[in-house]
Amino acid sequence: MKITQSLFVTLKEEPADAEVRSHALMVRAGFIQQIAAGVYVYGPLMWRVLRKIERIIREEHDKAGCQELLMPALQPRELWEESGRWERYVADKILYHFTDGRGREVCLGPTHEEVITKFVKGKLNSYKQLPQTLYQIQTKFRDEMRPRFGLMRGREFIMKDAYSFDADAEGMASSYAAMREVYRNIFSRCGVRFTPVEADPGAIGGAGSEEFMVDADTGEDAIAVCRTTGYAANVEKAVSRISAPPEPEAEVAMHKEPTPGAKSCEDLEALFPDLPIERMLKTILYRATWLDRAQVVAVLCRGDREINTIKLQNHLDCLAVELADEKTVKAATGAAVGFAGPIGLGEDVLLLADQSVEGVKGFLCGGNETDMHYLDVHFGRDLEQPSTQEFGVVQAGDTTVDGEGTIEITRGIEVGHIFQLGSKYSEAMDCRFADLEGKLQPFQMGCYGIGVSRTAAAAIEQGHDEAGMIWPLPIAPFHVMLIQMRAGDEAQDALAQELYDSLQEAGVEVLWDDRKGRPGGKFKDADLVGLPMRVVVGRDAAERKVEWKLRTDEEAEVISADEVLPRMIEALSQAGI
RNA sequence: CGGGGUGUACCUCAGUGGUAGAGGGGAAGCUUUGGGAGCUUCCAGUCGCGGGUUCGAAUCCCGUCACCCCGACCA
Repeated sequence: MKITQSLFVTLKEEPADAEVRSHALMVRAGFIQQIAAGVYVYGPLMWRVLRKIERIIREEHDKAGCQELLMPALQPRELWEESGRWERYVADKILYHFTDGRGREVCLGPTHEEVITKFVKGKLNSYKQLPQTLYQIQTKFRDEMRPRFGLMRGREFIMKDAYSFDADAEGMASSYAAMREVYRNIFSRCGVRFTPVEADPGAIGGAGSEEFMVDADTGEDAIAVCRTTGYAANVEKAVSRISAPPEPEAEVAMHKEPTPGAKSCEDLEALFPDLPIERMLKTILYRATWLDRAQVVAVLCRGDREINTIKLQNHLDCLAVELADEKTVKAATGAAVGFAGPIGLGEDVLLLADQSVEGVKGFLCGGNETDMHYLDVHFGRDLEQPSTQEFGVVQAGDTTVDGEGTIEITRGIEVGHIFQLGSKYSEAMDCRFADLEGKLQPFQMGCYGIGVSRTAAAAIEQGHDEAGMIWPLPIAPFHVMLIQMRAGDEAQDALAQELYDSLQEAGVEVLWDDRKGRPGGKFKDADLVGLPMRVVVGRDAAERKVEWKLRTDEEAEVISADEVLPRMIEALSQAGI
């Protein structure tokens, strides 16, 4: 492609509202343009990247025996009533839904479990037809409360979603395992560094799930990893062993003391410098809501630990958990926020405890009275120890559950998520097949997603420098930038044309900067767009000499024009293209 | 949804009540040609929208919409 014949427009200035590099660079390089919050045009160069990612996805899925199809984005409410998800998705305000011209309620699909289940119902009738995995690549719609970071979190985005159907749990597990390999292959081929992690299945439901995280410090997700044991989990899901609390020097009777203004552990540490934070117990009040009711929940937790509300929500099996507001706290404790404790809580408050409180003796806790705390409290002696669960957030330095290693916290961008759904949707939607004995059984399903547009953004987040993007060869919009220093110079025109033709003929994708411009601008644009290879046809064109440089190289090398093609073929074959 | 911020040319922004501005960009020309060169001329705006105050509003007031950030939330 010649630049003079294409829509190639770059900006010198950074967009003011771009917070992350991938967003800023994509806007500057003309890859995307925002149309509304979280809604973008994918320009010609961006679309080439997306199509390459899609192609890798298709090849790997097809190789694994999956079949591509295309489902509608527009979906009727009734379908979502069948699975029971309409209420939850509407309550979460994530669903784009509206009433059409004839009064029918519809939504724009945020995901397609309902449609796929409806589709296979009556088509997959026998165990003999199983297993099957179907997939599509399609635009998804989610009314994110806060779209951000360019393509990282949009309200409309391109996703690959796949669904597997098996006769039993073992079959599902093996479909799932196969898909895990497909995912590893896809992200490896895309040329991004990634970490598969254990994950919380969230609203999709089901038993097991794993996320594929592109390693990036700017990622929205925190990951707990252990270099020794290989453990890797999203912190939403991660579990760990924590250090034992220090023992009190002497057993003292419980007593209440004034702690004016001390609402946080920090305040209390200042007030009681001799009391280690591990012997302070926080009592955090939440408001949990179900479809038909709400409940105030108090969770005890060691002072140096945090509560993971996802684990709490899963334990309570409720729709939402949010921090209790001031009014609720006052009603439950009779005190201002910051003085809640397990002793003398309101009758209707459900008291739970994180496992971090186990073995803590002689601790401090809120007095349920403004400006008062209890000290030297002992479970068993002063109050009964509530049953404990793991509700805590894993922290750097914790020990892995097997005791073999230490946990670090890193960050990543979630580009893929795979789930073992089980029969959640097939049961709800009465989607069954006949087994060996002719009995009707619900399918065991799995579902598997890849954020296609997000993967492109993540690749930039991982590959860029001051000057611009640095694309991995397999998903770069073009393989090589051919820069001609002076358009109109006879020798350069001829050599550039010759190289352009021969490379194209060999299947190398060339972007030829044939503009009548000054060299500086061309170099800047080449760096910004970040094609992996660069060839400069300049002053030595008459001697058939050109400059060769990889985007990641510091210095260019002068080589014969005849060496260009072999070098590129070599680079492409190394990248598996 | 709570808190904060911003809306002025295609882009980045300046402009505290008195004729609408700069830089980038685009067009034309001269000079220049290995890391965003210089000069000249030109193009480009219902100052987000609606109301109000005023002789006069981009500027002050009220409302509204959009976008951005923090938080909550999130396959």
